[in-house]
Amino acid sequence: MAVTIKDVAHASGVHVSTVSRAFSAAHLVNPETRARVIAAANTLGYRPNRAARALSTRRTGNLGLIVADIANPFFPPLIKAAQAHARRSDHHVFVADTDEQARAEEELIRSMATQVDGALLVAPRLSNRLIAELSADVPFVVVNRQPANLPAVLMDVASGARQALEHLASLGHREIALLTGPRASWTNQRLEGAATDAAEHHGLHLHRLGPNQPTEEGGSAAAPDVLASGATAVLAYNDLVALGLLQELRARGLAVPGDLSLVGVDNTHTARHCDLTTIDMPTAAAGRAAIDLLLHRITSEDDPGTVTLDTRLVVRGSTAPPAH
Amino acid sequence: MAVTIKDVAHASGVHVSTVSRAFSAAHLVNPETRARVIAAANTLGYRPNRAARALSTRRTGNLGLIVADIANPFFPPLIKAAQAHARRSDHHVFVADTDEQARAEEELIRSMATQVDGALLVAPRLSNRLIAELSADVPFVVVNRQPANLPAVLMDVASGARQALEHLASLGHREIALLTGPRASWTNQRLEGAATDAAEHHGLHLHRLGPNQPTEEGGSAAAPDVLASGATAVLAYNDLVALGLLQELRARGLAVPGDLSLVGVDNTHTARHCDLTTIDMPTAAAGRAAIDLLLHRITSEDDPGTVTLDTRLVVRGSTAPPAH
DNA sequence: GGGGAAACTGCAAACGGTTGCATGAACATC
DNA sequence: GATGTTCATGCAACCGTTTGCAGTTTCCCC
Repeated sequence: MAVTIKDVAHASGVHVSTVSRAFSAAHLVNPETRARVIAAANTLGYRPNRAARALSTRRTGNLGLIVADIANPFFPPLIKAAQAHARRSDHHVFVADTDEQARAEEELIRSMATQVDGALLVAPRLSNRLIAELSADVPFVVVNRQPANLPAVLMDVASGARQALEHLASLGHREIALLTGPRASWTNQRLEGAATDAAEHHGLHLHRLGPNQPTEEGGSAAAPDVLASGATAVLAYNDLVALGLLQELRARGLAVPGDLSLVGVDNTHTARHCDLTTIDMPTAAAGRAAIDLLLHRITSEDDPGTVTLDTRLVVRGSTAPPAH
Repeated sequence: MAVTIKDVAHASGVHVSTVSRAFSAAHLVNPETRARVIAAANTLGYRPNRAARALSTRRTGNLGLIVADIANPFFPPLIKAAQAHARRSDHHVFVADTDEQARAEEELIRSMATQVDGALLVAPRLSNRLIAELSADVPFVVVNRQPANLPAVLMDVASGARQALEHLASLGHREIALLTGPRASWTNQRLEGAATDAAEHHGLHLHRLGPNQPTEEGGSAAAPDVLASGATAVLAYNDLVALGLLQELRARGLAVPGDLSLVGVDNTHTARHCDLTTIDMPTAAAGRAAIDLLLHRITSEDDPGTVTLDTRLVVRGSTAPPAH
């Protein structure tokens, strides 16, 4: 059905190997011959068969991109940027969703292993041991996590967290609640560490509340604890949590930022529209950087190391001086 | 490096063809032999090579999913649902983003053609002629568009639009602005048609304004025309347009829903948080339905027809009776 | 106990490319 | 003019799996 290298060879009167070389090793074939081959290929509409090529070269030209939840607004900008960047070096990207389950993640990686040259794991839930084990089969680059000996891209929330606490301190807040996220999350660990240090530095009292589910439900469920803590400002694990809390507070008749100031993390599309002060995560840049590392790792085998990207506070209308 | 069928054959003392059959045609091999083969495969960690399999079966087990803009919040729930659904029948999904450009879309399809068993085109920008031409190479299923002779899934905004106009009419609005989207958009055509009919039915005056860019910028840019039209309520092409307009109106000191009522389309995550009345699009259901049609089309070759899904109005806080 | 069907299994040719090696021509070198 | 290079191309094996065909064994039935 489809036109193959053999058809092109026949049409241009050369051997298949010459056609192959005309495409993948131009310098090995006479320019005139090559022109004839290319011309024939074009009129026939020849497209190399990737599967066949993969079989002999052991390169599929495909990458895997594995995220916890495609519909979580944190991920799409990263996916978009990574995909677009991969296309520039003629790679296709499998995108898959683990639904936040480590089990699904492992199975996904295993099932993709024979089909990709490498994979991007974004905030994986897998144990370090398992990641190390699987990385024997497929080159990995990890985003927002730092397993030993694997190239990684980190969006370091610490810089943004420092700015956030400084911002709150300068508004006059003294009692700050920190809504923590999943224990295993690297971002959560950095956030907690940086917030603790910055609180001490500015003489603030930090109420750690959590761990919370990294969802709207997690945010609204945290409302009672937040109110009980006596905090006048809240730094939430991410925008979803912040927005869930926001909704719950408003439902209880409280004003934001009047009664309580609120800071999120991620700077999602929704945060922009809800006028939420938040810490911007460079998701698109991270996606591109991760693809760069991955392609480097694939072609040159050595560890390209770690890239750390800074974050910054975006001040909007959900923060103001405390009430009384 | 990797474990192949040959290793398994050797380990279990049978020919490679028997190993192959043990996996893909169980009934052709003696249960005991099969058990031995499976056991050997498991201890060796054998995983079939998809590329090799694709070469002889002409089935890759891969699907393509092509959308205009991954980061547009309309798409991720569809992508997520489609991907998850495809996984259930052991298919992997390439996700690609055309950045709204027809040219990129065509090239993407061509480059994927040899690697996928079929593709989902969501709201494609391509001409009908080109879609027909390309569909000779790859089985397509189209979402929110209706080219002749291709299976399609349609999220029919008409039902929701009728509910929206009825809602606005019952609140007492008489002058309604419709912010139209891209001319070529099937959704836009349905929206315009349904709004026109419903306006007539309820005795409303409909001001068609557009076409507008289907983005926040499009929405904010439309503000002057909306105000000049004298409308007291607006139905926007999608949530992004509605939210862009909302922001611009508030920046001008106008109240929503006080001075102007606002209805969007899509029911994105952001609309939920911004308390925007909107028309819910069944994106996840559409993703699943589209995968079903595609798999049907791939395995049985005949046209599985068209699936139409209804939409419904979700009333929130951005609509209220007109001011005066 | 001979014939035939049924159940397994092996053989080998595909599938569509890539690539190391061999071949031959053209050309330069001494 | 014999020798050695370089360049361009052909030949054929190989990548890992599937599958039509043929061979072998077992079993059934008359």
